Amino acid sequence: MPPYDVYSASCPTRLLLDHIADKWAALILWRVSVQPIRFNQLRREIQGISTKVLSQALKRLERDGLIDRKAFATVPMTVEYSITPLGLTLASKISAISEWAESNIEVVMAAQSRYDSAA
Amino acid sequence: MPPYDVYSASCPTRLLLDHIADKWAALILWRVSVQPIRFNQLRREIQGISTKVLSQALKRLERDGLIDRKAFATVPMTVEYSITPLGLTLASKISAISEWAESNIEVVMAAQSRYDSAA
DNA sequence: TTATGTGGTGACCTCCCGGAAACCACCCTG
DNA sequence: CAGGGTGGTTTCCGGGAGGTCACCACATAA
Repeated sequence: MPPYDVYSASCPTRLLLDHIADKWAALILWRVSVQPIRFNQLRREIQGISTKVLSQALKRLERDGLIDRKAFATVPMTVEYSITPLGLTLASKISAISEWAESNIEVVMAAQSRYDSAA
Repeated sequence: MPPYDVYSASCPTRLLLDHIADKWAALILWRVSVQPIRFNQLRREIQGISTKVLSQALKRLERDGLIDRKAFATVPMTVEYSITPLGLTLASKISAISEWAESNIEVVMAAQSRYDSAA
């Protein structure tokens, strides 16, 4: 087996890290891992994301095998996104980052104030 | 206590998530959490990062209270970066993402091939 | 006397991310 | 029939992120 190393610029893991160590990917994976969800519902829940960016992010996550996309020929057509078994193994880890942010934001903001006033 | 929510665009946690759910932040925090390290050594280990981007990222992580910067008046001057107790609680979670990438890259690449050939 | 190492900063330029809006297809409602 | 709403994709264009290069001050090495 080849020695995969995210610290090497040319290693494919670096590109993958760029996909998953990402604000939008974190929010999407977390939400989708809870329950399958449709495009515009997801868009409404992830406040501030544009349709284009959401569409691109979903496509990338689908390509990486982390989420499933099912299109139904209803009118208007509906598309449902769900987590894959592979995606689920990542979702638990990536959602821990968001949860950490929510738990520690006050400590971080205090640190920022200290840093800014020191300057 | 206010209800912090990363899914709200205006919540400060969203900004924090943008700082930490980041390729470079992940690589830096992981490496710095192992052992204190100097600027140029870090730059050499994280292949492909430029001095400018590394400098910016380090400053942001320091401002957020995740890493410590200690400058020594040696000649030439040396600067050492180390992990803070707060940063350590995040480093374990964020390094799990990089490790996941290294462990699952082959499955992901297989998924990508399948996706691309389907098109 | 050059070259190297150290930790950056600033200027310049380029490229790509992402926001806004158009667009498509179709149903419902007035 | 005309207009509005919904779900999802795609085009267009400006701004900001990020790469490259130069530079600083100084000591040691070649």
